[in-house]
Amino acid sequence: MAWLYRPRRGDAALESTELKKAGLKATLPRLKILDILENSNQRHMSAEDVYKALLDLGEEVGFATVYRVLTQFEAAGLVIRHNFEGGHAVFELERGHHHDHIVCVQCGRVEEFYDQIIEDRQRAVVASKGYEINDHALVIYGNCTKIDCPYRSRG
Amino acid sequence: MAWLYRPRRGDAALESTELKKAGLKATLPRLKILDILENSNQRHMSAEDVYKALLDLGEEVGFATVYRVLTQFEAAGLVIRHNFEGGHAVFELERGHHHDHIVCVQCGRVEEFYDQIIEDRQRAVVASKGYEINDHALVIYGNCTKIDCPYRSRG
DNA sequence: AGGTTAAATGAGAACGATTATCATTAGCAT
DNA sequence: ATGCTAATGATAATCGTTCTCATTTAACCT
Repeated sequence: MAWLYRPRRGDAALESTELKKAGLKATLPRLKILDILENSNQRHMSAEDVYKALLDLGEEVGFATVYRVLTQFEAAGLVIRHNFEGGHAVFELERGHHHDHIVCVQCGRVEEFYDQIIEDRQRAVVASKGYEINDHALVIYGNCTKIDCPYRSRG
Repeated sequence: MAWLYRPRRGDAALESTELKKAGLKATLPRLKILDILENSNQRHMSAEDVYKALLDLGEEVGFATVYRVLTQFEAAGLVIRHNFEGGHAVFELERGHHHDHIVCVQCGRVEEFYDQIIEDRQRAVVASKGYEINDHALVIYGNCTKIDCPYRSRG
């Protein structure tokens, strides 16, 4: 999966504070991973994406650590984990704006959307079934028609 | 995961025809698996669920075959595969009635629903993003409040 | 700054779900 | 019945992810 990571002067102090607030020690792997999540132009990154970004920065961080840190970030509310169709989880920085996702089941492309009518009905349906709504609540699966989707010629 | 399979006089001839129509030889594993999917009181079965049902019927069918057959059934349009949160895929007989799903992210419980307003908005959103809608399009994740959900006491 | 301690890391083993390999078996058209 | 091809079963391999445990490090206290 191609992606681009553009290093930027990291707000090391800010990020350190952000980690402390979350109750996490400001270790090098955690600072780097937070920095990558904040500066990547990919909104949804898999553990492997993050790992590769670390390699590209010349950081020697183990795969296990990447998973651990991402899981901790999730527990701390810094990121949201999505298990979209396709086997591997992707992580997204929690930015406070609720939105839902549409995922291409063929190429994995993800887009975000917000629709107030769906939000309202969604809440009604969930309540009527005896469920409590989840923050990352709704996923629509479809086939994208992007020119570079490898499976475009379907249905 | 508890489940119950109640054997019923299988419509062997019907099922055989059904397979032939799908372009699949009417082999014993395929007939049995189709029978299980049609007669289980679980609408969404994992490969393991199906495998266990076969064992309970006294059939010696390998795990690999279960996966292969389910994948073929999916390709043939006989079943729909869902990759809900939680790691393992579940399969549902294609019954022709479109519906969406709400999944408890804690215990994995699945319910089906249909809401015309959501259907309409969904179509509009998907089209506006340049996607083509998928049959099994929409999943809402939440926390169920069922008494037997092992994680019920969650904010 | 230096020492202490509990927490975090890294390497690799382990894991669970799924897929691939390949020799053997079984549908099904003749 | 026979033969051809596809399907099966046992098992190894793979993939994403988590666990284990010996080593390192951040944070706190002088």
